[in-house]
Amino acid sequence: MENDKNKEYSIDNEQLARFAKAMGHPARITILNFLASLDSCYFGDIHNELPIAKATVSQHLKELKDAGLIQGEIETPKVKYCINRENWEKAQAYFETFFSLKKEKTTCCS
Amino acid sequence: MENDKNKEYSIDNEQLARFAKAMGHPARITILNFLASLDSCYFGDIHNELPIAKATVSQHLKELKDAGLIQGEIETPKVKYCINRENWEKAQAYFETFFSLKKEKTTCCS
DNA sequence: ATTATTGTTCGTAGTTTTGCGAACTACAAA
DNA sequence: TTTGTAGTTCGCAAAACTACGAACAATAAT
Repeated sequence: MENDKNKEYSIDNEQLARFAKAMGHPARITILNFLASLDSCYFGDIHNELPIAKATVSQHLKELKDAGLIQGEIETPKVKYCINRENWEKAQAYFETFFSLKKEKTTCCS
Repeated sequence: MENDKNKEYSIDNEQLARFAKAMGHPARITILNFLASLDSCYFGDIHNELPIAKATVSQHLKELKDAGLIQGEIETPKVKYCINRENWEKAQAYFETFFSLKKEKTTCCS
C-alpha cells in the first residue's frame, strides 16, 4: 500500500531519452546534420566543420556511435562516418510519436 | 588562409540541442509525456509518476521550464504545470526539419 | 499560535560531460 | 628506418548533472 515507489521508466522513455541526450549538444547536432545531408564523411571533414579539437570531436563521434545514430568504418588511413539509417529512422519515429501525443483532457493552465 | 577555427554553432543547432538536452533524461521524458497527454498537472501528480524524490522532480521541472517546454502556475497551495504549447510546437518543428533533411550525395559506408 | 499541506531552495556528494594536449596506433611513403 | 598522415585513447581539470534529505516559504485549517 502507500505509494509504490518501485516505479521504473519505460523502455520507450529510456530509449527516447538516450536519443535526445545524444542530440543534446550543438556539436553533435552539427555532426548529424552534416552526415545526414552530405555523405562525404571522413573524420577530417567533420573536424573541419567544428570549432573544437580533434580529440573532442572523436569523443562526440563515439557518443553518437554508442547511441546508435551513426557508424564508422575504417578506410585506411581515414575513418568514414555515416548515419546509421536504421536507427535514424527509429529515432525519427520515436520523436514523431512523442510529439504527436494528443491531449485527453484540457483542464490545465488557461 | 589556413583553417578558420572561429566557427561557432548556428543558432538553430544551438536551439535544437537545447530542446534535445532538456529531453535527454527519462524522468523528463516521462514528465513531458504525462503533461502532453493528461493535463491534470499538479506537482504532486507528476511526482507520483516518478521514482525520485520531490526535490529532484522540482529540479527536472525547472530544467524543462528553462528550456521553455513547460510552464508553471501557482494555484495555492499547489503548483500547476503544463506544456508550453507555443514552444512545444517550435520544438516539434525543429525535430521534424532535422529528421527530414535529405541526402545530397550517396557515397558513404556501403 | 500551532499544525498540516505543497513545493522550492540549500547544501552536499558522487557521477558524467566537455574539452584539451600529449601520447599512441596503424598504415604508407620516402 | 624514419617520416608523415589520420584518428583514437589517455590523463587531467573544470563544469554540469543527478539525487537526496533537511530546511524553508506560503497559505489554510485547527
